[in-house]
Amino acid sequence: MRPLGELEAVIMDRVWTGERPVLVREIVDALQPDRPLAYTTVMTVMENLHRKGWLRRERDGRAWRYEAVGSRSQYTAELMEDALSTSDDRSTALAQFVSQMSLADAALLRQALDAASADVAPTRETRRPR
Amino acid sequence: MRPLGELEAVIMDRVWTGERPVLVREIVDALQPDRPLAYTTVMTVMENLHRKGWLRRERDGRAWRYEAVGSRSQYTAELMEDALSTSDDRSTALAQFVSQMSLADAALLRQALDAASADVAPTRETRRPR
DNA sequence: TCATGGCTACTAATGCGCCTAGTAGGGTGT
DNA sequence: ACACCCTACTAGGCGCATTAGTAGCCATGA
Repeated sequence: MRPLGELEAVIMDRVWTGERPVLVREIVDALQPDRPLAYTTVMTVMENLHRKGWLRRERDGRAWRYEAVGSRSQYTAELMEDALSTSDDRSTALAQFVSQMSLADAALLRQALDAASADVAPTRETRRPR
Repeated sequence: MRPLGELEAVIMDRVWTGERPVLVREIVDALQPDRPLAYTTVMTVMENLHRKGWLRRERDGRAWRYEAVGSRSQYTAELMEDALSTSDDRSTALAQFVSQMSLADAALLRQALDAASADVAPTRETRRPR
């Protein structure tokens, strides 16, 4: 999976943050005045994102309303998985990754692992009550 | 950190695999016949990698002998950290990452976490015997 | 009805980074 | 002295992201 370009990332950020599917116009306005861009620039990038499968869209009058296909966390997790795949020694790579991360992140990671193993192999101790 | 290009990755792979600092000539020969490249092509890429800080080099006669500045696992871990940084919600991103990884990787990750926490906060149970 | 404004579809220029390699020149060994 | 190898310099091609213009269509309001 090719990572998002810089402007693509800025736009996906707005789409991910937005509650509802958004119009090109809304993105253009939201980017003002930090980043003044021509309407057609944003439109082209969003069409590209749609063509590449990042956005789905539906008609709203004559305009398109765009929403993200996947979540930002899915995007991040895929990037991490791709990064991990560059290694020929996943064990060492994971050890390196863990050893250089903050204590806070390590705690989050441990919680995530515990939650995942609870889902995959529920035991009497970790299974949720029904 | 910008990721390695495709040829850059192939070359770094050879450098990481090699036991000792390598000559351009050795890389060119090692890539034969899978990927026949002009000597100057490999030399240019290795100079670029040196300029960008991936390789250090020392003279060996008239030639340069290159070795990697960091390990492949460090590279992988940095990529993973950069990927994680694209998220605004590290907890959710890590949960997503963990939930989509293989059981084998999850086990490796748990071991890595245990080893790291043993280093940071040794307890009677996890400390290595002296 | 007619003009105005906004949106789309198409086209395209520009720039950047990587891949690829040639040429010139200098040192080394036979 | 000649052949060979390596470096330094230079450069073209390619793919992709960024940026935007133009033409045309349609809806809305005067």
